[in-house]
Amino acid sequence: MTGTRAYHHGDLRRALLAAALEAIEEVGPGALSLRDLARRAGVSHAAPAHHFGDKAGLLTALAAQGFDLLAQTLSEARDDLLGAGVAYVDFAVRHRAHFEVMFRPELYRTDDAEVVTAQGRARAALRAGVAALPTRGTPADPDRDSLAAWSIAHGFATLWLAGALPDRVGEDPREAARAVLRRLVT
Amino acid sequence: MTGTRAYHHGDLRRALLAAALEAIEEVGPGALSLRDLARRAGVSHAAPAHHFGDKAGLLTALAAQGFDLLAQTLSEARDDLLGAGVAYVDFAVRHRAHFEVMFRPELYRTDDAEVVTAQGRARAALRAGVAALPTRGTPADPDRDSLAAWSIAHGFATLWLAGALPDRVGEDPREAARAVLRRLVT
DNA sequence: GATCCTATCTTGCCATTGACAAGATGCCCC
DNA sequence: GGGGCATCTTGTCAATGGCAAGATAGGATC
Repeated sequence: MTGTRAYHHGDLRRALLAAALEAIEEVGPGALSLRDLARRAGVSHAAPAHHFGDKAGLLTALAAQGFDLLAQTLSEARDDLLGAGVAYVDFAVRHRAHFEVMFRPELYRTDDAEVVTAQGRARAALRAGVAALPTRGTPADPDRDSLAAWSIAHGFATLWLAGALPDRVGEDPREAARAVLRRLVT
Repeated sequence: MTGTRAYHHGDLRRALLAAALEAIEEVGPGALSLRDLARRAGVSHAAPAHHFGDKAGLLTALAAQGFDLLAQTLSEARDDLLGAGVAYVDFAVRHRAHFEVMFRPELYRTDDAEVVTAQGRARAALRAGVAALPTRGTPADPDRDSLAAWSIAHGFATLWLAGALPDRVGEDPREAARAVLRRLVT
């Protein structure tokens, strides 16, 4: 049941997804090898195909999982721009593998049903989180506002993950993100 | 000289880089195949190795080229946040292949000398472009300001390229970017 | 003008990978 | 206890990246 079973592995699908997350953290989603995952799980090289069809199938499952996780994370965050933005960046750093797959549509099937619904959940949570920026002068436009908030959080997260930011931003992504996001909210 | 010559191709290095840009626009940098490039250029499958060593070598050359191009683009843009930001997004869309390689450090050698100097140029142009945001109340912090500007432009560009933005943002990346960036500058 | 010399490109090869086909294994349910 | 089915294995193929060894050309040197 819970254990690591023999021949009929018992939980191979979950084991492969977990192994995939590990592998992606090490080499990135592009260099992911199904055969390597099979080795990590101790099964034959063709076993993954049964559960996911092909590599895109596996990454599709990961993407759906990732969007669900993001939706959950955002809905638990503080209900303002700063809280949601920091939570977004934190998610990207802590769930790097998921995040990197989610925003690389060429790697998976974006029209997959589970992906689409999970994406919808994440999108809704995002909009609820950033609510509305305090607007000055210009008439409020919630669409533009949430787009701006999403952009700055996503950009910071992406640059952080790419290692493109100067050392001076420090070691703590949450703290650094808060300082940057504050520029939008002040 | 200019033409497409036989055996000793004459301009193979350049031809391969051009072919790589084409191929990356079609299938992304991850699915790039050296053998496919060789076929496009009409040479044998091992010819690229002579000029670039390996795949990472070719992508390193592309990354350096990309950072130089970005530096040039930014230095020609209007000298405020809106102008620089729009130019940044426009660069990402028009030079998608370069842009996608530049911010995927696992694909190339980030410690390459040409890459490092080109990166420096781009960084300087970026800082000059965003200059300083108008600050209200809080004491000015140019580092944080330019980081915020970079983040929002980079985030918007990345989301645009990933096709993650809702249809409602429209077809023109420059116009859409301007609307979003204005939230930071207003 | 002949000869070397080196950058450039080719041919041949090997290990790895993704994908597919066919077969083996074990569990569940009647 | 026997059929049926999901699960996993073995075997194979084409494509790829990378390496080694060789062929070719174009210029430099004498």
